[in-house]
Formats: sequence, C-alpha cells, structure tokens
Amino acid sequence: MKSLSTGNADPGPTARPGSGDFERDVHAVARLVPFGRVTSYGAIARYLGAARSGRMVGWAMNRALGAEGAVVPAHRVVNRHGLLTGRMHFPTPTTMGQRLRAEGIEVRDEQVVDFERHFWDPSTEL
DNA sequence: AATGTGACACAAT
DNA sequence: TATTGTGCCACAT
Repeated sequence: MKSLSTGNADPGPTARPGSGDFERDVHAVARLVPFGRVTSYGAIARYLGAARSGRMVGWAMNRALGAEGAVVPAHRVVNRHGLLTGRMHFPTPTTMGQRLRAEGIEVRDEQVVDFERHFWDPSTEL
C-alpha cells in the first residue's frame, strides 16, 4: 500500500535503471585505477562498451565529485592526450594536478608527463 | 518541446 | 598537418 501522501518518495533524480547503471559502472572502474596511475575517459567508455561516449564518462565523474568525490579518484581520469581537462570542475583548478603530483605523477602545464607510462587501461590491465 | 552545451574521441576534408 | 563535422547521451535554459 502506498498511502504515501502525495508526492511519493521520489528516490532521486535520474534514479531510473539503465542510465544509472552506466554511471555506477563508471565510478566502479574509476575506483579501480591504481594509486599513481591514470586512465582516460575514452578507455573507460570503451571498456563499458560505449567507445564514443567519453562525454558521458565525464558527466558521471562530475556527479561523483558532488556525491562521493572522496571515493572516486576523478583526478586520475584525463583525456586521451593526458591533459587535465576536468580540472575546472574541482574545488580549485589546481586540485587535480596537485593530487596527481601527490601520487608521484609529474604534471606539467596541465598535462601529465609521460602519460603513456602512467596510463592504466581497464581493457588491458583489468 | 526544442536547442545548445559539454570533464571526449574519431573520420573525413 | 590543421580544421570541421559527427556520434554519444544527459542536463540546462
């Protein structure tokens, strides 16, 4: 019985099945990125079967920051060039680079140095 | 309801 | 080689 007065409980925005799975999957992979390593949006998207949906990965990360930025190392996710494209979405534009440096990753001019050396591909490593 | 924008990536020109 | 256009899907206006 519902009895719920008028507006139901409303589990939350975008709580529908399907899209929520994708987002959660992205978070799962992001958490699997080892310390001192980085991956790319495209790599995650491809691993999930959405090779051309890198943008959605970014959106999922954005949500992670507000929801559980502490458990989802979004700073380890950069674009395919190793560029810290998502730095503007962090508390401060420098947070992303600082965190990477704290993990021993060299960051130069908003870009990961030796990106390939630190690159972690879920399709290959996982 | 429709249009525009976006933490990307790739093909075509 | 650089630029432009397209696909992807969700969200903001």
